[in-house]
Amino acid sequence: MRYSRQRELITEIIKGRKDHPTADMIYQSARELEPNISLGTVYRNLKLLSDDKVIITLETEDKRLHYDGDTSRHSHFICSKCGKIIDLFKPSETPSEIKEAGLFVTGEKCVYYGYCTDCNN
Amino acid sequence: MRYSRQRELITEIIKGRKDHPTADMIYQSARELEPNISLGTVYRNLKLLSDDKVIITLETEDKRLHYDGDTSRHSHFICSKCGKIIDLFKPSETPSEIKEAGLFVTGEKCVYYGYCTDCNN
DNA sequence: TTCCTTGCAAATCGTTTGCATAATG
DNA sequence: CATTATGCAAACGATTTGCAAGGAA
Repeated sequence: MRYSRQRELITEIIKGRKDHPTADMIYQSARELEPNISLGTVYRNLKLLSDDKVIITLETEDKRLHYDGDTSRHSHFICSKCGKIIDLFKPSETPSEIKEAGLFVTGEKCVYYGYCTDCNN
Repeated sequence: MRYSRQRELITEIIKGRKDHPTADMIYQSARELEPNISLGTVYRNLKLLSDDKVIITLETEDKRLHYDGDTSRHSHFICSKCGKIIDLFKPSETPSEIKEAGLFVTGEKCVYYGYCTDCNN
């Protein structure tokens, strides 16, 4: 893969934040440093980066892909009211049923839904 | 909610199968008994049914919503090659971190990715 | 020079929605 | 009769893609 200033910027943006931005949020952020960057380029690079497992995607109920620069094994909690995504760094163990069934696991995406402390009042 | 033949049919279809069909698959199936049913009606009712928690939605990497008539607590395994979705009826327990953080959980969606026994050869 | 990457805009595709008509209670 | 649900088709919104021009190796 050839170097590109845009891809490097996009990678830095995702790796540098702890929220879980959508493509458009990353695009907005990228435009601050690279005003001519296009949304297509952002999407193209996000695809490349997630294919290469440099970043992770999160499919949520809001119908937009969220991106996560942290590729370590962890789960997520999503507030159904404010949409905030909270990292859970102590994920539960993989169901024993999986190896019992002879399935080969390459990854997992556990999302818990509910209300965060701010919204549960 | 008023009765409709179409909604009843859609509910029966989802409850009657053990795979995790997309809206279009349900539409194709529904047309066999109700040839004039429209895709819009299928989508409208799927939304109603999932809002009422009569069925469950599964957001997957294939960018289409999958529907599940089984609303009991369970997880899923998705084969990255053939796309098959396998139910895991012994889900792992909710991370302790959640209650420690004071979060209020209403639901969970745990998806494991990998290769099924057919595709791992 | 080769060919990967970009910006731009048009296209794609799953899903939603407006509207006139049909069906339910 | 009052309203909700439908079929149809158009609209939507997130994401993808074709293409000509720019940049990396």
